Amino acid sequence: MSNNNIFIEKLRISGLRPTQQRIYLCKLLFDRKETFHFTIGSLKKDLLKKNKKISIATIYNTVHAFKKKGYLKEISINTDKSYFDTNVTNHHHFFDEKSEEIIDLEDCYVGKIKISKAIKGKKIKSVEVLVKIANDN
Amino acid sequence: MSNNNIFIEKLRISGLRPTQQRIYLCKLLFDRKETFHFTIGSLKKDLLKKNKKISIATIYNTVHAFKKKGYLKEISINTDKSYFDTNVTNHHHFFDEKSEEIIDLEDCYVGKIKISKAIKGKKIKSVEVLVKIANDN
DNA sequence: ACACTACTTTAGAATCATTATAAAGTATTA
DNA sequence: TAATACTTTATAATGATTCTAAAGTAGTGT
Repeated sequence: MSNNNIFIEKLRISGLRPTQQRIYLCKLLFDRKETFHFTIGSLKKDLLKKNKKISIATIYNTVHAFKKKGYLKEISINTDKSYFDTNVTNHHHFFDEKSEEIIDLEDCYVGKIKISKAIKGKKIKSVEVLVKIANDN
Repeated sequence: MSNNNIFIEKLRISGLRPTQQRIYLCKLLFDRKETFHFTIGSLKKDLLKKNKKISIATIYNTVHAFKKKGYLKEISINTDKSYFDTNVTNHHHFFDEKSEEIIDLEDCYVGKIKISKAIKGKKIKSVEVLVKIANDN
């Protein structure tokens, strides 16, 4: 309960009304020791497991709202569905295409990347590294 | 016509029967000075423009077959549709999310990347860099 | 050339993630 | 408490991709 106030405040500050659904999703996503990766589908399952009914449209709306506010990141992987990350710090990912497994690759484990090509009229927003991995055998 | 034989041979060597549809797609995709990026949708449009009818299922099948044989690469970007690249050399990409514009970023313009973290039981298959860009204003 | 077999193509249906719609519900403000 | 603007919701719609199973075609051996 006490945690709720933190999320309510955070939502309000972000210009998002602290609805019951958003507060619940905040707790589910951010009230954890470790960050994690999820899809809309896996979120839906988590909610089901907790007997919590939030409409699919609201789940999409909320996740996109949180992303826009910078509380979530979408991972740049081309799979059939979108993956989101509650770790919003600068970091990269390992990805096993076969199992669709995603593992964080902290920035400190990747040497500094220098892009020595510019696109005129464009500025660089981010540099993301995706390391594809496979079973070692 | 003379070009066809090259593609026919290439297809045969790859274990793909040189059907009329595959030969046509080979010409469309590979008989060019410059490599390029495409989606299934853009391919379909190109075919339409040339009054060439190939069923959507065949387009998908063929593109996936070519990808499996290593003649095409799929680009790791999470958009609503899949992007393919006829440039199968090691390289990276610039990506403008707003316009969905993709620009090649040759390997030589990216400093050597050193990944100093390993995942047990897994080996690295590739290291891809995605540089997100936006209009400079 | 002919026929047999295996591989391909095809139209159309099915699937799946995601987005749109528009009506009912809820938070905020005065 | 009423008015307003924002949210949620069920459901329909969309769009990319995959599946299906029937018809067509290439390769092989005769």
